Amino acid sequence: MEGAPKPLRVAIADDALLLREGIAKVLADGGIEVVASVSTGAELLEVANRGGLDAAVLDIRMPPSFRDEGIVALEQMRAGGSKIGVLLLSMYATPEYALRVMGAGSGTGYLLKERVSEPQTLVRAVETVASGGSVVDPEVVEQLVKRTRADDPLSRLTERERSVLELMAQGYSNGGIAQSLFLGLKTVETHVRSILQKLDLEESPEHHRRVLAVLTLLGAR
Amino acid sequence: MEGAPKPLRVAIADDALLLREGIAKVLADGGIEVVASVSTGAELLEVANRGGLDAAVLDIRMPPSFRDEGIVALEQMRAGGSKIGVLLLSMYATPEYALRVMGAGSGTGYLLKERVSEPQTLVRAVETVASGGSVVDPEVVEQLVKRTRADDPLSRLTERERSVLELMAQGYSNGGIAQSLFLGLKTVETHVRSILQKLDLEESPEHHRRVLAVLTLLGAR
DNA sequence: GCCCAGTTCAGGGGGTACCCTGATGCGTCG
DNA sequence: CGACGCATCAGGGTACCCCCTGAACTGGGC
Repeated sequence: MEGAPKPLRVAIADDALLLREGIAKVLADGGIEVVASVSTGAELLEVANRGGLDAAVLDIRMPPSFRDEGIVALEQMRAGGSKIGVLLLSMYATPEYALRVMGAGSGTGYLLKERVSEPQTLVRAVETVASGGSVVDPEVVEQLVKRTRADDPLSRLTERERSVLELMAQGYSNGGIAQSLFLGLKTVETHVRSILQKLDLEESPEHHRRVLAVLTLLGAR
Repeated sequence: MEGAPKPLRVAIADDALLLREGIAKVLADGGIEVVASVSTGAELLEVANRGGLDAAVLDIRMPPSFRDEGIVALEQMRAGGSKIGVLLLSMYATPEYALRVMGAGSGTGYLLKERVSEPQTLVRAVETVASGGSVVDPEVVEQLVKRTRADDPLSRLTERERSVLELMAQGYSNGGIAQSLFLGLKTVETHVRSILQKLDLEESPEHHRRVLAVLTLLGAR
């Protein structure tokens, strides 16, 4: 395909040694030069500040926070004016994170580790972000599309209904909700009925199902 | 350290290309010969049946089940009389899986991927299982110890009560549980009351609390 | 044999969730 | 102003959950 006169220069950041090595191997085989391999976002920032990089591949979960360290590093790089390609790797399709990554502008990508079954998947993603393009895992896109639709029933709830739902999800009984919101029991029942009508639509064999449904609904957000 | 007259011959099984490559690299650097690298448990069994292996390193989550495929492969190998070392890799400290792995006898190991921050961690683990030893991630051990203590209230439940609890956690109503287990409603109620007494002890203002408690209890497992 | 734990049920009572109809006041929009 | 949505409650009803007492049968251990 290419004679590759100028191989891309890429840095890797991942706290898991096994993945660092794996990424390095796949990129190297794909004609990409791995110039650095570190285990934290802070170290990556140092490397990036020295310049000479075309792109960076980094895990989202890294020390010390083990939450969104990778995205934080991305945002700091962008804040510092760096425009190199940044490919975020994650274990799961987390729409919130994907949106944050996309919000950082072009030249960024969000890819699921498990999605990388072919070397070219990763190599091409790196090449894409390095040239200013965007990469989003198809599964994440699907989740996002589903999300905007699934958000519909929730946005159909009124202000009051949402506050009631919130307390429901926290395990409050109708009576407890009534006390918390200074309402009559019957009023809460009315709201609950309205909420269930708007969210459930069908089937409601057991009571527990309701709680479960609400919990999974809120838990998935 | 070693002149390594006879390098260990190892096979790798992991559906994630990046990890396969990473494991291979680390093992190779550690003086271990990687003779096969496959992506499913079934493929690993084929390789193992051909013989000549000292050990196998495999992910627990693999196609097609994406659940305990790695452990299934281990159990099938043991059932077939194979005694080679088997090192299971997992993302999380799941005591259930760890116990299943340990139950397969010596020469097995359960290691967290993220725990591998040093190459020697993985290399030594492979050498240990290849020589018939056992490896268990320290974090998993900690979980197990905590479990046996936390298991107290759960282990105090009788067989029947546990089966009822399981259905409770799945959202079944008392009536549904009665139908599922071919019991009378009153019998189920008796079991439920017994379960709640043993687990709750105190406080039970609202019904939802119960479900939540059970869910978090089982969800934390 | 007796006792105990486990499993299986019954009767009765209190409480909560859920559903339906209906009513009142309060803003908004055409 | 009238229609509409929203929030606020009431009354009446069904179903289910939970608790208590009590009882019958079983199997194992002393």
